[in-house]
Amino acid sequence: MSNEKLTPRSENYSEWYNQVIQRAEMADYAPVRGCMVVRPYGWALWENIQHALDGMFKETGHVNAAFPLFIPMSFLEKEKEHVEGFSPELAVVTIGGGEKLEEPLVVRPTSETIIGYMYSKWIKSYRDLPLLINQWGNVVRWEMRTRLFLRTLEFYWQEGHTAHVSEQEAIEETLRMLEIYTRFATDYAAVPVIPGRKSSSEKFAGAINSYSIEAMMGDTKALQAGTSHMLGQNFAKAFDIQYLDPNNELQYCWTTSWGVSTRFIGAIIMTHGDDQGLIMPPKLAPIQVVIVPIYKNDEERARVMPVVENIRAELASLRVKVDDRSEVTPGFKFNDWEMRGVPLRLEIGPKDVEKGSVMAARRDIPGREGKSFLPQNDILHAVDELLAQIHDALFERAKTFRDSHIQEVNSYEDLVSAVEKGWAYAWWCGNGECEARVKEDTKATTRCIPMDQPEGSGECVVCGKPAHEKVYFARAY
RNA sequence: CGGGGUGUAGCGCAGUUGGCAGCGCACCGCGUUUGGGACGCGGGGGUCGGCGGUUCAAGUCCGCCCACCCCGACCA
Repeated sequence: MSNEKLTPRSENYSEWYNQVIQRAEMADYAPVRGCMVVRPYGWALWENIQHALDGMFKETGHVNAAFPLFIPMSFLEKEKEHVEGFSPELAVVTIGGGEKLEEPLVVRPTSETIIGYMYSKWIKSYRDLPLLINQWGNVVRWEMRTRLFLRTLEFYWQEGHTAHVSEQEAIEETLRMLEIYTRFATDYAAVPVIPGRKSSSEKFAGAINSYSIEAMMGDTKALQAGTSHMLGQNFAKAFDIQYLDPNNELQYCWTTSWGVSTRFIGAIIMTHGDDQGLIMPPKLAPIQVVIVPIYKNDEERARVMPVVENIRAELASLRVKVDDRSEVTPGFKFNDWEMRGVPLRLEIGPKDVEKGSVMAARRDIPGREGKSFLPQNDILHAVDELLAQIHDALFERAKTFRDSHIQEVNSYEDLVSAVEKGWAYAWWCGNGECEARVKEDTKATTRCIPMDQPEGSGECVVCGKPAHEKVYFARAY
């Protein structure tokens, strides 16, 4: 519960972010540096995210399984880029049961290696392919600087790992999952994202190509909200994932991996939140509708509560909370649920009992403008309608904000100033040195080379050489 | 690992020249309140980050250590 006003976003965005998470009881700091406790309200949001994504994975033929937390150190070392990328951030177990281990065990930072090892045992024939497995779990990466949800030592995610007969199939899978992530962000979280390909310096350690969905946060910084990797035959060769093709010839598989983590919660917070607190996208909100009964005394309470219960029953298909606390005032409850981002609030008092109405207040439109009377008859239909409108309005608002903070630039000077205020969209030759120079000068990195590319070609915004792709540059979380 | 900062009740903080450890919020009880953050009265809650030193006496002075935060380096 909270009693004071939040730090406004414009004053100190990081402070606002930390406060809103703690006051809305999404998460708390754990006793170990960089670790967090996901509190029930935060976990409820994660469960809704899981449910939505999991449904889409199942629809596309994926199944869930669980692989071990511990990975033999030697596994990581089998793929050169992979070990180079991850070794600085590994947590390693060297003692078990009081005895020094013969081989150190890595706490998984991601599971390509151990899953690759298992796949090599399971895959014998082209008839075993494609193999489409997902796992929901936690991973550990020993990060230097951490932030709740965005970067913690331990985080929760899903990681899909697939094996295919051909490069073409693997590419299709990689892009299919990128598309699913895009749809999830748009249709469920109301977070507009740009799907695209990562530059080679930004790609996953061990991948041929990485793709991501990139979202703009309320301070205009970019956040990678999901990734999908085409791993080529790198892991297949490192772990001998081979099959016999119809001609009885031994072939290496083509593999992919893709993931979305609890970081996405950070994306939701920073995309929709305002100075009053969180704003939950209706489809993922742990509580979609909060009902606040209004009464002055027992007599009024006796008249109001049956109507409240009736409305609750009508809305049984939704996630509804009745806030019947007697120790706090309605005004306090309004602020309290606004902090937690409940998309729709219904107030039901003596006047509503008489008139057969309820007062509805939209979280996305503060104050009187967001309030309207709904008839008690057919309340479910009216509430569904409002929730759908809130979803659309949140998406549109975020998209308008994002688009108004992206600047198309043709000169290096414009690029430098653009990334101070938002994102820059520019031609890039693809050379890592140009990328590095931008990072050196501005801290902005290439976020992605969007799938949607304009016609024609241009000159690299950094070096002026011919460029055939446009890229987003931005400062990122 | 470098630079800076902070450690006193759950949270935010005050604590003078060394002299009984406090305030606000939160929490518990009772009563009055309740359509935009109510109020009164009464309560509970402390290894002052840790260890050592100086002193009749240390939250306060000295030394060492630890933790956390910010900036940097680093970063699927």
